[in-house]
Amino acid sequence: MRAAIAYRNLVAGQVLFCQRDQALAIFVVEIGRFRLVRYTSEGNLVVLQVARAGESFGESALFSEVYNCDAVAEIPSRVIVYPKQLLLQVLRDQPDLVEDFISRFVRKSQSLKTSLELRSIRSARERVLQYLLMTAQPGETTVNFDRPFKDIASELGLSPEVLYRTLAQLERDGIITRNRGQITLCTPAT
Amino acid sequence: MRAAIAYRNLVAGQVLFCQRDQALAIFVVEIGRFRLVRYTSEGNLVVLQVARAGESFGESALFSEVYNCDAVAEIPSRVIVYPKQLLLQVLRDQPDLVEDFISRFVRKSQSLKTSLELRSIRSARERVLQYLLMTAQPGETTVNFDRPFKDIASELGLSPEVLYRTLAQLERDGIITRNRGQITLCTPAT
DNA sequence: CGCATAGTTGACTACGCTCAACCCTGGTGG
DNA sequence: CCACCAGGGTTGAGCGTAGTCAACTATGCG
Repeated sequence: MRAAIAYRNLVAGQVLFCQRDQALAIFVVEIGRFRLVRYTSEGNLVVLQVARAGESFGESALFSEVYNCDAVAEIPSRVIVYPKQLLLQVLRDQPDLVEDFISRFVRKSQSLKTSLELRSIRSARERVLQYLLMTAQPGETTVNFDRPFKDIASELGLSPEVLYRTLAQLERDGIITRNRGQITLCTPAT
Repeated sequence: MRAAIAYRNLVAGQVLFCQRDQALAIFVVEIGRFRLVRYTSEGNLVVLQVARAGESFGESALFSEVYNCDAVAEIPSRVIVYPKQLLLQVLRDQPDLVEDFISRFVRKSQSLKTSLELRSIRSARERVLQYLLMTAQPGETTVNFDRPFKDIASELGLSPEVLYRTLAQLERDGIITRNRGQITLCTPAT
């Protein structure tokens, strides 16, 4: 993966590519954070992936002429650009990289499956709890949010108001405690 | 992919593997149909994938010790079994197969993303319409269901009752017509 | 010192879920 | 050939809860 290194810098909110743009490259986040989203026919937005440093996105480009979602930098970011032809070439030439590449896919599929599982929990309370349990490091009981609740809400498929309310209720019930976007679970994991 | 062909036959409803089973192989559907599901903490079931003839599943096994969902045959089925070590070996030895293998992943990710997009449409009516538009072949306006509405409903994340009602309403409104599990859209695609 | 944006809460509405009853079909056995 | 049964399909009534709108506060940031 160390061939033809091209970079791109983006400011917060800047769009790297849009759905239906011609798909020429896939990307790896060097610094910053990207959100990959789609818009439903009703204008609702769906968060498909949040890519942090070291993670890749846009692989759908490999076998498609166009991207199938929007990629937007949530904060000032820099990506490494891998033109897709080149990437396919590298994979052919260096089979030892294939496994690593595939494992990226598997992990990303896992993450999509997890999102799907989360979304199928109706109850906001349970959904939020499950999300907290999942995002907390194993053994840890504290989750640190580096981005606004608003964004968390849309990732969870909840309206921000419902997320606030639910968090407030969980705190009232003594299930969690909050200070400055940091949430700690008070009950041992079920 | 033509090495060490082992088969397994299953009757309708039979379970091929369960979540947390040791992951030894990945599978390709030869004949029949499989449903890959998880159960949420509340006991709700989430359909992660429906694998038909020619499609593969269980790839999460490649880099994990255990499966992360249940695989169950919906109808009498036969799968080809690819032990995962062997598959990794083959990919190392025959780089020309890599591209095909990766493209499978990409397609499956697409499908997961599509499910996620569907789920984030609140309105049952719009969700069902979108589903019909998506599953209809391009240029076609007829969708043929080879399995009970009950299953479609769970794939859509709706209760069966709501699906029935919605379909009835769409028919009353002249948007679709139905006969024997075959649905045709009356409006030109938006 | 504003202005924009995130966070927070209240009240109301809408809609999907649940439960329950019922119909219809295909299959099975006497 | 009919009686029965099981499962999917279909519809009604009522409830719970997440969404929405609205108002307000808190927090940066120029």
